[in-house]
Amino acid sequence: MKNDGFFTKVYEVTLLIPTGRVTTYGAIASYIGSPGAARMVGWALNNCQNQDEFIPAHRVVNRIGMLSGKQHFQGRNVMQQLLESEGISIVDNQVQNFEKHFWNPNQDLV
DNA sequence: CAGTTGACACCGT
DNA sequence: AACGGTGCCAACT
Repeated sequence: MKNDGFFTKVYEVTLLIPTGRVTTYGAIASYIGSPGAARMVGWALNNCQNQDEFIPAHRVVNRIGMLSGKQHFQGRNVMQQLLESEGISIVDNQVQNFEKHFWNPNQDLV
């Protein structure tokens, strides 16, 4: 798995996100050991579509809980549909009760 | 090898 | 408080 390195880490964490929960790019970046590389996370998720495995990238949003990456999904509101399907309310491309649904990867370590 | 990119985050105005 | 510009790190071309 070191072949992909950073990318794989992002995928791993993204896959670890519990259903009905969401996280931020910065949280993932910090978890993998590169705080500030939030932009990298976005790029990894962008390539995630190239991965054979499905990555729940819809559970990853920016720090304000906005579906910034929604545009990159195949469909228009696919990202929102998936989140709503998991019990998360989305309004204006923003996650309602974001803090409530927020899941910190570091918290899983404890 | 060097430059540019990228689904962000933070600081300054 | 809201908006804009800059900074980060790693991968891609």
